[in-house]
Amino acid sequence: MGIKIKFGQKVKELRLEKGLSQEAFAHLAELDRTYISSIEKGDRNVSITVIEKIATALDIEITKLFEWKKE
Amino acid sequence: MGIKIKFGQKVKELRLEKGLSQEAFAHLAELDRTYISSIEKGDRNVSITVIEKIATALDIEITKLFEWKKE
DNA sequence: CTTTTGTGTGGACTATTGTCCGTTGTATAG
DNA sequence: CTATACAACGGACAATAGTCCACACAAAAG
Repeated sequence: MGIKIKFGQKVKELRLEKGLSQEAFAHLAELDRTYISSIEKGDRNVSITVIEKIATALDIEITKLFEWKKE
Repeated sequence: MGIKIKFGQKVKELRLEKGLSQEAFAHLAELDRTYISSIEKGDRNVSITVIEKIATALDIEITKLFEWKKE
């Protein structure tokens, strides 16, 4: 499975664990709500600064966003 | 320190551990030689697909690229 | 029924990524 | 001296990241 999809799923999973809506999360991360939506769907090639914003908003280490089972 | 600089330093560190030149590494990662140079200098906002290429070329987990001391 | 909350989607737009060309500088080696 | 290997750097460029708008749809709530 592609990395963009795996990353999107991870973001969604962690966002839901925090009980946040896409909108509330987008506000925390200082990103657009529709952008969050497309990231979670897996059709965004997110950059390192956005990754950092997401990790900060979720109050987690960046590495957590890349911990998933091998292919 | 900014995340782009920390990421660049990490890439350089891991590349040198493998004994690779920027050029040899660029070829392995299927990226441009000059692009690798600017990544290592820390003035590039690398995307997730490039991060994956780098990790694959270095034969490491993506998480390794984000393991550094907290600010 | 209407309103609200959460999410998906499309279009238009600017800023930036990532590619590819060539040149410069430095160090080592013959 | 010349040659070779490595890395910094610049310019030009197409592709795409990321922003912002509006609208569609479903579920739940009054």
